Amino acid sequence: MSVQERKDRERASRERLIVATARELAEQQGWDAVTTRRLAERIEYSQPVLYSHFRGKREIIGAVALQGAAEMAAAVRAATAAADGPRERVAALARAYLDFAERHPAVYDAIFQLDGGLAYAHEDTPEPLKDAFAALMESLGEVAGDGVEPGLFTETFWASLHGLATLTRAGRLPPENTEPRVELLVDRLAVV
Amino acid sequence: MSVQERKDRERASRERLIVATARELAEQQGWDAVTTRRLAERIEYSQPVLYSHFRGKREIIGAVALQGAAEMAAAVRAATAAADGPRERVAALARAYLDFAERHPAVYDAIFQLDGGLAYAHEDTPEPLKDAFAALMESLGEVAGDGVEPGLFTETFWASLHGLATLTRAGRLPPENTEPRVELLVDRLAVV
DNA sequence: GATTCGATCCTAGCATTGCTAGACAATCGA
DNA sequence: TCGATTGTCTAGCAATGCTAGGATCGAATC
Repeated sequence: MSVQERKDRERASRERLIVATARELAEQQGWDAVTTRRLAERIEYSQPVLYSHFRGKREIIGAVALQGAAEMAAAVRAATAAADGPRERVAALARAYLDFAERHPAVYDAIFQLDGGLAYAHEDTPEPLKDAFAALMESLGEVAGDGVEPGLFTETFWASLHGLATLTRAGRLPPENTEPRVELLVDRLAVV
Repeated sequence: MSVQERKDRERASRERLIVATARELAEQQGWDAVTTRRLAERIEYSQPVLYSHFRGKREIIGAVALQGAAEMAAAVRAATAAADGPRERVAALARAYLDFAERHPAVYDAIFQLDGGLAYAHEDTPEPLKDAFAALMESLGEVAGDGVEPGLFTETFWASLHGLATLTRAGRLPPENTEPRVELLVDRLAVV
């Protein structure tokens, strides 16, 4: 019994190591650099070990995505909690969101761009993803305005932020005017 | 002289064939299926021929992106030209944009998501890309509202559309409510 | 019309990728 | 101490982007 428990613990610990290392590697050199060989070398095990924890690279990305979603939700909640009034809350949310995307581009990609084999906008969507959306809706729902469903409003506002985040990082938008763009979004979309 | 011209013509024709085939393959089976081997086989030449036209796969994606950007600009202009009044023009623009993204996902990715080695938001941005942005600004600029630069407004509106397009296609947003989301964006962002 | 020479193209190969089969070793229960 | 199970690694597969080198074809010259 106790032996088995120790093994389980060690296995779980190694799994966390894999996810943490994958994330670290992705944040340092991008997801392209996260190859199974490099990852295996960094955790000081052979490649096949990875496949005893995850079905493949996709699932590893998915694991990073779940971890990242939880952090993003926390970051958003922390930012909104410190803001006064609906308008300021939304502005704080937007800035926190874009800040997270800029500071953790690899994690952001894992959540919102790459294929991590996760279900989205579905009943069996993993809890951290649902909760991240919930974190957005908590502040956005109150500025949806009359006759607009909070869910729909949140989706739309979120999509706008996502567009800003990805286009900016891909070099499609000049990074200088991020702040006025955010102001514009908040001023026009949010009904206070 | 004439011999050289014929050769140049044939070369240009083969280059068009490469781009068209790459695009076709990408639209049929996604960009992952566009391998240099498959592409070479389809155009009935060997792999190295591709590298005599393009530096690598990246540049082929870039060529598809430029072609696609021109088409998208035309689609947007056609849609806005057929609409009456600023408000309807913006709505038509939004629908045309999302329609293009949905109908040509591979081309859309080449333009806005993948790395085609192109310069964006820069002085030496290729003409088709600049023109596509110009096509957006023609209709969006007139609803920017007081004190808001048309360019800034266009960027922000465009980013919102981009977010809707990509999140929907990646399965992050349920596709059902696209229309109300567009309505919301147009109603709130555009000043008529 | 034969010959040389340059452009054009293809065969073959490299290093890297994700993933897996099968051999090997360590560990646990008896 | 032995047998079996569990765990891990070595080695390898097919596919990827890309390139070096030789073969071949055609065009200009004598």
